[in-house]
Amino acid sequence: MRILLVEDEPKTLQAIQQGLEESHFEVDVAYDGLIAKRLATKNSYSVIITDVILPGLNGFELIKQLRTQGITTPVLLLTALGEVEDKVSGFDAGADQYLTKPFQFSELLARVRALAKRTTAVGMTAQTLSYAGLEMNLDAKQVKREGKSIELTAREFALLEFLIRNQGRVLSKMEIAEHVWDQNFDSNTNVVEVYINYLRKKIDKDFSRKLIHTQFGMGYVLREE
Amino acid sequence: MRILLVEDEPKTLQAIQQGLEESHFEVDVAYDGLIAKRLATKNSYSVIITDVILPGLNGFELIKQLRTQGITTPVLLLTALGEVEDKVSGFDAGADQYLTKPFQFSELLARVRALAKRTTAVGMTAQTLSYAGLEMNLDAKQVKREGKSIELTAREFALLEFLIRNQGRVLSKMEIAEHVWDQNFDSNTNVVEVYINYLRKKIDKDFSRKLIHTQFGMGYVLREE
DNA sequence: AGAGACCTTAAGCTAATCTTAAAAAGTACT
DNA sequence: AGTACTTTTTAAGATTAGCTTAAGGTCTCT
Repeated sequence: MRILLVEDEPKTLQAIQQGLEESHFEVDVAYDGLIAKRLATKNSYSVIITDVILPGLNGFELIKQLRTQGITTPVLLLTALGEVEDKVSGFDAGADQYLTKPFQFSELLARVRALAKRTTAVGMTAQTLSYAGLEMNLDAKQVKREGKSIELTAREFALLEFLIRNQGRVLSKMEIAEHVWDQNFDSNTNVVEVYINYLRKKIDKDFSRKLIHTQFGMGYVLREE
Repeated sequence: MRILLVEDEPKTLQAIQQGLEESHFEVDVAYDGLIAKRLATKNSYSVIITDVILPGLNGFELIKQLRTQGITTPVLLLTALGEVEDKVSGFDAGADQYLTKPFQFSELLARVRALAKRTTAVGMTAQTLSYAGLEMNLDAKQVKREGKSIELTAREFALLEFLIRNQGRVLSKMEIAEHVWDQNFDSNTNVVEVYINYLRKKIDKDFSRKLIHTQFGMGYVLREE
């Protein structure tokens, strides 16, 4: 049972992490919203626990961005006293549970267990994405098109995953670079183009019905036409 | 999601702008009330964030004048400590939310999101614009008229988006040039005319009911007649 | 009718994208 | 640690889309 814990206050972070590990959870930690987002996008967690106030990207933003990427991992949001009015926007963003600081650790544990249960009950059905005959198994990191299996490198896989999660949406090179590569991105590079090219060779070349399309001056889309 | 940020203190302005842009908002800035008013009149924003103390036209005045022009864009007013008694007159003027400096950026972001949601809830679905049988999907970057799909280049798309967002308003060539092209714009060119022409060919040519109209000596409008 | 505003076209130019190859970085195995 | 291999990144040339300009024609207003 793997948990992502996001908190910028070192003492709090340490305390919660230790408590969870003692209860036999595997815990990954992040002290900043952007790192959290990268982790949550790459790995699959049973539960994400996050503070609201964070550097980089706050808790609300984090949840929202994950949700738009199709990541449905249950989120437990930690709020400080006095941030209560923001609950509404938090639920809007897609949070599942709230816990107001300060709290008893046992209370946190109870909620985490409840949320984790939901995951195994509903979600654990082999993490896979698919679109137009294209299938991605996120656990096995395997890709198939029309049943024919395709070997991708890690980067290629990440890029395709981003495309498939945003099927039909035109993604600018900047957006792609920020998601598949890093945040602070040097714009004087053509990695994205090169990798789009790699993916095309592996995914579209042998099929008449192309899925990856260039929208000149705008970006790239995954779609049938 | 476009935001107008009005603040005369350069450092504060810069900080907020950057934060918002990192959260994927498009941000226009103004350092003075009169410029703000012009921008808010010309463009359609999801939210306006404005300081109270401003050169030219203060925050209250700004809101009031916009409201009398029928502009209902939600406004988040930034007040310094000690200006609290002014809240009353602020709400009177038509402000929607207050934030007292200093504040956590995340708090600002939460309120902006809440206000922005109101906009999209009432009007357009944010990723879709439509007018008189014309539909623009801003995510897929696709355009249809009466169900028939139309291919536009990036520039054409931006121009049409500007027109549709200002449906019924006559837009001068200067206004169009500044928004769809660049700020510091060479006025000795006819790009706008050329692109209006391109759009007409793609959008109006095959339909008897024209949408793009020339207002001689004034500019162009998108409207049915 | 004349002047200025606007429309239309096409050619040259700019900039975005594709493609390839090679350098650099990372991994695995001995 | 060294070697062989894979993957990622960088760089450069070729290609193509689309932007801009300019020039001549048409329309609108007085």
